[in-house]
Amino acid sequence: MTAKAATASAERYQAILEAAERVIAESGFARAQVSRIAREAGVAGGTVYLYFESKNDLLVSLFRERFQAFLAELDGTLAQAETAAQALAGLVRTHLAALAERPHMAVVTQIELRQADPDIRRGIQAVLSPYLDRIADVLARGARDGSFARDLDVRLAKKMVFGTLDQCVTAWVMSGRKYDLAGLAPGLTGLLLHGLAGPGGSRAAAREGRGG
Amino acid sequence: MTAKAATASAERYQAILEAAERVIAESGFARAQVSRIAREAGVAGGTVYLYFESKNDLLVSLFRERFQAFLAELDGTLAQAETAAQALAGLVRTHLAALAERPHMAVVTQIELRQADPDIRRGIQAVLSPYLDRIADVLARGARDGSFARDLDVRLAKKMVFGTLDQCVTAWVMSGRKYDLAGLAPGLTGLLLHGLAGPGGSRAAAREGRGG
Amino acid sequence: MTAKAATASAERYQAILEAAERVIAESGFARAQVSRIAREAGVAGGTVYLYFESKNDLLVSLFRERFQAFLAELDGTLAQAETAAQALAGLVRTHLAALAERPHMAVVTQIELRQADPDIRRGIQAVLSPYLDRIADVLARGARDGSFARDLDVRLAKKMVFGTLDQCVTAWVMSGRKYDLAGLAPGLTGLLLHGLAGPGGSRAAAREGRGG
Amino acid sequence: MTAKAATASAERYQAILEAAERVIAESGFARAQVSRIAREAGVAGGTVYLYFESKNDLLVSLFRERFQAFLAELDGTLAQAETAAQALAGLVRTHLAALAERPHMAVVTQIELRQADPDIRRGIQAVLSPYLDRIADVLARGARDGSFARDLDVRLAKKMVFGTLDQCVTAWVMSGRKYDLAGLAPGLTGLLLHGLAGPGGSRAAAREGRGG
DNA sequence: GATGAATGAGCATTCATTCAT
DNA sequence: TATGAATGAATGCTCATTCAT
Repeated sequence: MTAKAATASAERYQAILEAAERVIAESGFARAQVSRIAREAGVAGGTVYLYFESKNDLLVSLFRERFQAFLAELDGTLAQAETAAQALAGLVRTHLAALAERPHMAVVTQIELRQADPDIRRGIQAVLSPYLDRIADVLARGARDGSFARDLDVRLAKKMVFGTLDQCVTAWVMSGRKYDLAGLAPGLTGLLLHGLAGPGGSRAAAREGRGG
Repeated sequence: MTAKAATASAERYQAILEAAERVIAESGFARAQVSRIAREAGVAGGTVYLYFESKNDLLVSLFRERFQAFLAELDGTLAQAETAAQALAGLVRTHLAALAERPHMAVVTQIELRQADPDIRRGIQAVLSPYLDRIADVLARGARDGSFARDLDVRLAKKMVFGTLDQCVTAWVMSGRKYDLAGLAPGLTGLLLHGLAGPGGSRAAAREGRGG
Repeated sequence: MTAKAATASAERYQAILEAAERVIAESGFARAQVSRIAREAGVAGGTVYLYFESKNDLLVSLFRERFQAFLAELDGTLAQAETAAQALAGLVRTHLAALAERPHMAVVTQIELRQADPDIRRGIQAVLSPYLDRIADVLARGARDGSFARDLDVRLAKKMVFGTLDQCVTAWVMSGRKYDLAGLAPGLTGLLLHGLAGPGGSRAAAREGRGG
Repeated sequence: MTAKAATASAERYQAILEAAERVIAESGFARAQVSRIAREAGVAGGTVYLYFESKNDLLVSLFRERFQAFLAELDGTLAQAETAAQALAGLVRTHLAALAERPHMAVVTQIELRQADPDIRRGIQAVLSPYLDRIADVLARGARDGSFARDLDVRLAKKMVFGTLDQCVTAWVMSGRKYDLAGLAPGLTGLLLHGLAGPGGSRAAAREGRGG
């Protein structure tokens, strides 16, 4: 009985989350009515508030739940990587593939989650933080093992990696998802590794790079 | 008289924009009341609608106006650059400096402008587009003149450059602007040019870069 | 133009107040919808909030406005009284007559105003206070001029006078206003003046009165 | 087993009433949540509805229960009174003392019970009715035995007695219970007996009293 | 009897926008 | 042009009550 109840409860929780994902991706967070999310989840309006504190909490929870799956997947990928460069390649691949496979979440992540609401931003930040740490770990590891520059500024590089990936996904969503996002991974990995100057570097680039 | 009137009109326009910049940075776009913006600009509520179509238009116009100044500054910088690498360095420097000098606009740009409202996003996109074109121009030029890799994927690289800069500014705003944003420019330029592997590249990196 | 606008504004104010009086007496304060009050006043919902801060403020303002008229009437009556006893008689008469003539307000006053909401209670108290002061003035005057006992406990007597009047009105409202409230005035005045023992007093009463 | 069960049931009933008294006095009736009353009583939310029909019924039942004890006490007092005047003194004393000793109930009685809800008002009225009858009995007896005026208008006098007591308690509660309520009894009894004019009466008062 | 998860009705308030003056 | 009073749409959340277990 306890087990059954727990299961039913967990199922309701997931049902509400799934309904929220659908409705928010469709109408945007602001226009998404809690009552409609409830209806699509097959529960009464008030029931949503037995599982989530508020509409904001619903959005943050949705992100958290989905993100945990992504993080687990990412950790699997990273564990298999022998070098930091491989780890980076895997990270790029996983990031792009994850959102390419979940268009609804891509919309939510790239558009809806960028709310000005401090409440939401704080929630997002907390969820995102471990991911940024993973990136930093890969970079630090690469700086140590010689995959990357030994004097790599990890904090700066972390912003480049995440910013680049994020911008790629945003552009893809904004374009109406008209091309293959996951297909960008190899090119992107190379670009992040060698920069604009490319694998060989270039005299002009090197000169500028020293001075700034 | 016509001239005088035109001047008065232009002044009102600017006054409203300035009030909007202040109020939005303070309270956020959603909570910024048109009536308060009007009051701070010294005009009646209805008057705002003689100069702007809507509250959304006010936000987009603010962005456009401020952005035009930035674009003009950028063009000056780019004109002086002899090489694409120098142009890139100038671009990075100008981008970071512009927002570092205008904290209000930085908040508006990185936080408030990320509204889910399609109306706004379209406006932003239109204003931002020339900037992305400038970046692409620099990159294409660098690919031609040998500053950058000859086979550079300009569309991808454009996202890296913009995404990285954007992420740097966002992180800075979110941190409460506790460090020197403009000071990141040299390091960032180098990073964009040579990537994680650094000026010399590395065998491991090169290997991975080829495969991805 | 200013005059006209001021008039229109004052008329709207009164119209909303009158609609509120009607609707609240009919459905009770809690069930009275602001939207319905607005509709019955012939204005849009939001307009109510141009004239009143909140629904609570609407209730308190209604009481204040109506009460001011009553207070003015009362002051006229008191001015004509030669003795404190006459003043008391006038006060009783005016109190009962005022509510007998305004059944809607009687309902509002005796029932709806007794909200537990501290916000409202405070507002009521502030409005009622001058009336209680008037009663105290009459009593103090009577204690001086010999109309009443020279050692009258004014604070206690004030509660008796107001409490008695209030209870009479409440009972009348609760009874469905089936009898002539104003007609109770003479008997009530005598009762307040001479107490249960009546004009002559009585030995038993006197004995008890001394001991308590 | 039946006895035991009955006892357990009665205990639960009392526990819920006590929790209700506490919670309502603390937060007011409107804000008092049934779920919290249940929790404080150590039962599940639904259980409250096995003992009471509704939240309103809970309030009325609370009043009834507490009032019965008061009524029993009052009857004891009245039984000992030899004259109606003594009975009146006892009644005043008991009324004030009862509420002075039970601050929680005083708040509930003077503030929370004054709900506009007709449901509640009817319940209150029913419970209060026997008390008003007791007052009327005392007055009628006094009119017969010469303690009070022979031509006393009992219905009117009843309102004076109850209204005065009620107003005294309300003022005391509203003042934050800063003075000794029970101590008012002797003065109040005298006032009710002899009225504003005091034990001796006065010519001016007498004159006015006749005319009204 | 007891539980407590689920239900779903109900509504004040804000504020962008309009338009008569 | 400028005003600013008036408009009215739009919705998250609470909590008394129910009922399957």
